[in-house]
Amino acid sequence: MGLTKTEIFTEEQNRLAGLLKAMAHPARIAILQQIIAAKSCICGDLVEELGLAQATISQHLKELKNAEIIQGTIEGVRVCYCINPETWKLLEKQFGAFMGAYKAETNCC
Amino acid sequence: MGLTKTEIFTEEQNRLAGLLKAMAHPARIAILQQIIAAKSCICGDLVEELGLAQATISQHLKELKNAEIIQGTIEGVRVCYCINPETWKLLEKQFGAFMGAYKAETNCC
DNA sequence: AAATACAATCGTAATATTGCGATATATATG
DNA sequence: CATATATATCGCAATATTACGATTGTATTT
Repeated sequence: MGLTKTEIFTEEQNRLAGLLKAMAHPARIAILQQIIAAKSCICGDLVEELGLAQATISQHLKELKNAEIIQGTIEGVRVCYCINPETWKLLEKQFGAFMGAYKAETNCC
Repeated sequence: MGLTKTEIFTEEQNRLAGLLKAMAHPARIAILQQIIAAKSCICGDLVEELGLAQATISQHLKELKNAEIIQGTIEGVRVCYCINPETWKLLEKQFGAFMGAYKAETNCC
């Protein structure tokens, strides 16, 4: 095996899991923090900031882009990566609802 | 390779990534939802609810336990799994801070 | 003590992820 | 057009994840 059985879960469960998975790597957390912190946000800068090879950064950016967490627009030679506000909002909502469903009082053990 | 370079990231980035990773699977999302929804929360029930083998569920539970997202207490023959309130609180805080750092107005592209 | 019930672990196969060097591609600039 | 700069993609090796049957462990019943 080694293949997630997506068909037995709901669309929402799969989508939320996918978004979390895209963020579930320290390099991608760091990349997102850099993008948020910087006004301009370029791949090259990230390579200098983080201690990873250019190919590796590019791959992480691709994954974030596939999950639609970020979006990139070509700006001359460079590419400007930014947060995708739609997805960000969706994630905040979905994850918030998920986390909020638990009330500490409910604990039985 | 194939080994995440945890040493080049901060403790917080690694911890948050680890917690998200533990949740970044539809089966584990579903398991957590079940645990939250149910008053009692037992592995056997999960096997019936989700369409996965007992060994698979047990493995997912182990991962959630390793990440300290859930905790299990032995209750006779069964094991009662519950949310770990400490970790849940930590995750809400850390992820909240991370997500909140982004303001939609900051977008440049 | 034997049988039963529930959950954990082992072993294994299939697939995915991580990281990087090398190479390709695309856009400026001289 | 040649060259420099920035990013993407390819190909590969190492490791991790997902899933499950089979087995083992552990507590409760009979």
